[in-house]
Amino acid sequence: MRIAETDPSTRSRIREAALRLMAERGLAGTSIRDVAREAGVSPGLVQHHFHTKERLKQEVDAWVVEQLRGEFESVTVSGSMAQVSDQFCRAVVRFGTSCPELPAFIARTLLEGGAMAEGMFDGLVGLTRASLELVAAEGGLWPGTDMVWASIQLTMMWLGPLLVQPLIERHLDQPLISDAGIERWRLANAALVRRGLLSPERDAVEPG
Amino acid sequence: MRIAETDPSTRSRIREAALRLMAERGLAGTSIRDVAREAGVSPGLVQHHFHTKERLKQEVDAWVVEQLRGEFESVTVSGSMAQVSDQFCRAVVRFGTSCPELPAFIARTLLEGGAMAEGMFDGLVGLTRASLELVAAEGGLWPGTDMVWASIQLTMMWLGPLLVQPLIERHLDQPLISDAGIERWRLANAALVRRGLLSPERDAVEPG
DNA sequence: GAGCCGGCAATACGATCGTATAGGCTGAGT
DNA sequence: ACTCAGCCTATACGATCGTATTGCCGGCTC
Repeated sequence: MRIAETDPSTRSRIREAALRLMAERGLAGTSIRDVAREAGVSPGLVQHHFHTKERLKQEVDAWVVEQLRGEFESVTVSGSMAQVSDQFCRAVVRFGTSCPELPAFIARTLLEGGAMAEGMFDGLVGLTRASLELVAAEGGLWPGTDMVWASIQLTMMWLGPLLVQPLIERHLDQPLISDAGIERWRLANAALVRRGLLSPERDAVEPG
Repeated sequence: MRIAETDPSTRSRIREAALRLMAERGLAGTSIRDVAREAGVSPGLVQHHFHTKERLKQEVDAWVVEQLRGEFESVTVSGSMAQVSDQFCRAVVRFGTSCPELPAFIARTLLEGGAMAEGMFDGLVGLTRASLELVAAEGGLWPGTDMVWASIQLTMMWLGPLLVQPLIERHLDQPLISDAGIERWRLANAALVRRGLLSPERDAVEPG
């Protein structure tokens, strides 16, 4: 599912260049001439393949959604939460390594709002929600858990750091999207989900 | 610390209009003429007060940082984590209600990167880190806790939903930035920090 | 009351934007 | 061998961009 070399056509090169620049500078900050220069072609060719800037943006969006769907459709909501979390983990690392610009692009998409953002976000929340429902059915959740917020929390645990990846990596001694980086991330998330941050003694000492 | 009426000068109106549009469309998507129209003045006046678009952006940035500093300098890192969380809560609600466009603007700032983004993010992480250190000194944290990731998690618990506020509100039956919305948010965060999502029985049944 | 200064609008200019159009090159089909 | 479709470049046009310049107007000082 690598993006390079699988389709070396000029059209794909243009789309990839557009994705790269749009992730970095946003749609308004990316001109067709910029895309052409980045792809090493003439500006006219860009509009030969994608007639307007809007259509180019739509094709980039569609490609990103396809990547997202491809990586996360393998995440089956079954088994323990640890297993689901592990699948999520692998999906995230596949997703992030397939194209380094994807997290930034998605961050912009989510920020921009619109149907695509809602589809992405609701899809992720729905996935974690379904996973939580399974655990809840076996009595694995605390009674009285706010399922809506719990789903959001679980989603943001994975999505949040991805959105501000460069800022977070300044606090880590390794890339976030790497085997070691993801593992450390996963361990922290697992610890938080399993037992929170405060140790039980704290509860007794400080009920406030 | 309201933004309107405290300084009704034309210059401030222009700055507020710029903040609004830049939060919504980004810097590249906001022209000086747009700002002027939004503020109800002539484009020439915008560059009379702020000589260039870059300077205008800088002043908007500075104002936002000032608001951030003003709201969060009252958060003293002392007392229980619940108290700190409560202070955070109040700061967030003050911050979000003082100017509804601020979260989106900050989201763009963090996404864009740069010194301002790093200053903001590191400041927040540092604040939560200090709070965690205090709790840790009293033995309130689980042994072996990854302090770096715990700080990030705690920060993202409050920052994350703010960044994707419109997407999250679609799953809630109330505005996120409201007394009831914030309280529900705070309860979910408190529960997660205190005990995680999984109940202890789950631990025994499923150690994976 | 003359002079002046700062808030404000209007206009102009060069650059760059998105888009339209026309032309050149190449390879496959007949 | 000729044609023709498709990839690609080049050029052009109108709109809009950021910015510079000019001038109007009201309130201030001396």
